[in-house]
Amino acid sequence: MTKENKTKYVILGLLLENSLTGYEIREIIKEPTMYFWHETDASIYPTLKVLLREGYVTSETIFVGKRKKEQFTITERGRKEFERWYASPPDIDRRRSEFLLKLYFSTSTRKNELKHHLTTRLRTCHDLLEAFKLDAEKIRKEEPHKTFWLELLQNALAHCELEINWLEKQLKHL
Amino acid sequence: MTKENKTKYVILGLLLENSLTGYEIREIIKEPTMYFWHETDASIYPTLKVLLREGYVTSETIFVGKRKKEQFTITERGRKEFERWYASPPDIDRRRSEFLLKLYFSTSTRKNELKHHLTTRLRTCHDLLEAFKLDAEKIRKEEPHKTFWLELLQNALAHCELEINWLEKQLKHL
DNA sequence: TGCTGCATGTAAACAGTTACATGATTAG
DNA sequence: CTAATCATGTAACTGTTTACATGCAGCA
Repeated sequence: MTKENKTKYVILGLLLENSLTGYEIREIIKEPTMYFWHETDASIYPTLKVLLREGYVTSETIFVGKRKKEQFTITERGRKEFERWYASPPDIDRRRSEFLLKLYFSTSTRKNELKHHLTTRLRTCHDLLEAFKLDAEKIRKEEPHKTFWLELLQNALAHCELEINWLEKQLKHL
Repeated sequence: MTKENKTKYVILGLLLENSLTGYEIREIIKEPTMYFWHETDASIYPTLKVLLREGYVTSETIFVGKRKKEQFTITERGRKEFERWYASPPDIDRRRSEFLLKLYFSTSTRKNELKHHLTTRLRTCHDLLEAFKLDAEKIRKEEPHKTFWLELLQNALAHCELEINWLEKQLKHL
């Protein structure tokens, strides 16, 4: 299996429906709906350049008011490449949760720290849950045809709730 | 935030209780209990060399029968470094699920491929569930004092079941 | 004799992160 | 006027992966 820059496919996928700027792509990836895909800001622009060079996208400079933007549009070649990727079997998730790793190494001698990690996590989980709910509302209003996105969010929400319950249970035991 | 080689801490953590060889560490990381931490084989040995150089571990050559092994033992310095890491706030999970990314880009025009991805995932989830169950049994028998590991596995199991239900629901809708 | 599992590694290539850099526009 | 947000990037570094490499032990 050769290495593939996966960032390419997120971008191509997002461009399927609309032409976008690098900044807009960054913002979309940051939204809660995209909870399963993390990307650092710095990777977007260079990847767009690569896609341009490979003929998967074209770009044009547009003006919105006085603001200058570089807008990218997917080409036929880009669409083909996206479909090729989509049909191929997805890579296994290479998960690395430092949080769970710490839990794995928890013992009675590290009880205080464990408690701290659990409560911190609980808080972030609650925040995440709220973010998911808000995002779901937004989709229901603005893009109600995206039913599958709602299913994905519903799934994320359920996992989140499960984790909250588990965390609360563990905290009670301490 | 400076980058930290996290592999170091998995190894140190595993060495807290027993002296181990590189091979043994590799095998432990592959077990289902460690589902939240992925590591490529090739990273173990070089990291052990680094830990040795930094004085976090010592090594000795042992013989089991005629077989030669290099066994690593954590030092006091190594234990301190582990505790420092343990107490520090865990990094946020940088998740990248190519599977969910494909789901995100699913539309009616890609229904067949979607179905294929869902059924494949369903199968791996079932396999995973079985692996978790077997592993839990093993821990109950061999290391019954590791109650927290069982809690972790219980959690993983619940998430797994949740995903299976979700996948089945989505498949029904197609 | 040949296969499987044990056991330990290296080198090159690539992906991803951090930190740095710049400047324009808009809302308060 | 000034802070926040929009907008686009680059360079250096480090982490991670792939592919390659070797050889012994035990068993059928």
